[in-house]
Amino acid sequence: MSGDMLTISDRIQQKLDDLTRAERQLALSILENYPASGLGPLTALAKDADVSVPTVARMVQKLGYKGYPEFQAELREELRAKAKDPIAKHDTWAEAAPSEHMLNRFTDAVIGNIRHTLGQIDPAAFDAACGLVGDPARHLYIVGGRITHTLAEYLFLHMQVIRPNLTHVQSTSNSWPHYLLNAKKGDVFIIFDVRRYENNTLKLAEMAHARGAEIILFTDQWRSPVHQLATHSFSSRIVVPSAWDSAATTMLLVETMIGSVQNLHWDETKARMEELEDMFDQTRLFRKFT
Amino acid sequence: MSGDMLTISDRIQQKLDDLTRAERQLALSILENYPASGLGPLTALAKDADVSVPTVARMVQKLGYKGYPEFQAELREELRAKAKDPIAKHDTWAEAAPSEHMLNRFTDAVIGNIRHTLGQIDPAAFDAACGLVGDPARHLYIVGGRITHTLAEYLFLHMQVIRPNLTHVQSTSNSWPHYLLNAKKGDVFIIFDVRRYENNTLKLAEMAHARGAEIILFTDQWRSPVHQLATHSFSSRIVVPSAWDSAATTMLLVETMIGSVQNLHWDETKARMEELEDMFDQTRLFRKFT
DNA sequence: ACAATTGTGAAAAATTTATCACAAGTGAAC
DNA sequence: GTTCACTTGTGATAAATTTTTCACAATTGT
Repeated sequence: MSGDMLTISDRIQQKLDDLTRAERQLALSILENYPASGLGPLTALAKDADVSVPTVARMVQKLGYKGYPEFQAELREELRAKAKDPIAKHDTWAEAAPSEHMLNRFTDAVIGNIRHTLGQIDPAAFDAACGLVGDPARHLYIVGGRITHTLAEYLFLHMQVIRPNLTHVQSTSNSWPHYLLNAKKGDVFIIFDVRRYENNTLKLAEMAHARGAEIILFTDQWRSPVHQLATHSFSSRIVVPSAWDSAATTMLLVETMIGSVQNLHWDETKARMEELEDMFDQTRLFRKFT
Repeated sequence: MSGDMLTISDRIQQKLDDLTRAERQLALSILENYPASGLGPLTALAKDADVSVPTVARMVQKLGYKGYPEFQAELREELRAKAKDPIAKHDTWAEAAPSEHMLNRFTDAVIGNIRHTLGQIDPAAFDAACGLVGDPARHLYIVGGRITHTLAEYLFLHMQVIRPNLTHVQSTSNSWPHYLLNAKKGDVFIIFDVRRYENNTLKLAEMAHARGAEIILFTDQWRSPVHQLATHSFSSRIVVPSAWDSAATTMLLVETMIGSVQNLHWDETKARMEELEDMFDQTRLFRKFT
């Protein structure tokens, strides 16, 4: 064998720390669609990664190759070896781990959940729900339970940037009745309720419903009793090889909703985002881009 | 796309009959270890197939390409495409919606993120990290930032059931220095930090590191500066068609970790879970299973 | 303000590709 | 056995492309 067991991908990741900003950007670009981009001409790679030609030349040498052609040669060798290798099992996600490894079993389950969930979703209902959520004239209440309040808050944090006039309610807190005092007809409640379904959440939903509010429910495949009150319900499959349920699929739906709603009033959202950025800059809460 | 669906491999096999002896010999050599050999220089390919250089040049044109570089470019494109969607392509996810619908675009992106992320994860590091997290002798601190504290809390809520001796710290709060007073050598910090990377989080990590604690970092593909202090880092790809990033992949990793750690001491975990169930029953917080 | 990083534009060096003319080889037909 | 049409390799060369390197300016973080 000409080389060691390390793939170039491994080697790049190992060296990632020793690389400078532009070089890292280049490295990630190589990994992004590996190994195709590294097999083209140097200039194309540079343009692809949005770095200059010398940067590529410099990094390749930093990685220990005499020049770009040598680097490419090893990439090809690797590709050749991989194709030859009978263990080209493409059904595992973490290729370095056996398929029985938790990483692969879990990922399998989650992908399956996503497939199943998306297959059953009604796009029209989803769009309608996004329309409700994006309407700034309606006050938006986001409600989560013991575990799901984390998802609720995730949604809340993003919605806060997209639109005004919203509240995060934790149904397990005993202060939620106060919020409902202000709820009025036409307001929107996004409610998260997965097993085990919470009594408080149901009561809250009933009162919201009684006041004429629209309810959008995120639940699991067995559907929280809240769904009878809901204008739109979205059920995720949540089974994983664990004693607990998976929130990953629900998270996907939530993020999709964020993405959709943001598009409804993109101009305003953009303005709000920029304003937020400015404020962050002033508080120096975040690091400058390195 | 301008090109047809045929791979170069297909195209070669189709034309195999129209080719002359030397050309066929060349063609078979290309297919022999495909596509690696076609990606090297023309001369190498000629030598490999034991034909002359003009033969290669002639055949490439016979196949319909303007020249060898064009042939190579298509090979690379093919490789790129193949790496991109080993699983997708067949069906849209939300079948009732067009593939341009946000539901499908978003899901595509997240599935791609998962695949990419899992492909780069080191299972040994993951197992080692789970070992640290599952060790009840070490105090466990879970740290999140402005957005990521939701993930942190999700992890915290589950870990709370699995093991004692843990704390949820929000790095954006200004009370976190108090927690660090108690941190000692061997303790474990699980830190979430994705862009934009937060100064507070970095400071916290530095102090934890100075006290000899082990740091496990969940970050994005650009990697928070905290990773230099971390014992184990796990980077998720987080790009989605939205103005924000996706936490879904990180969520998957977190849940997998929960699943793995729970297995390490399943007996105790089970006992704790049952105890928790009892307490919930007494508080009548949840609905009885219907 | 300083040091390190990075891009620019350009030019030189190296490699690769494309062609050419011609000789050698092949096999089928007569 | 000879001829003929066709294929292939050789060696050389021109053209094109790619790689490498340079000095210097712009940028960035400290």
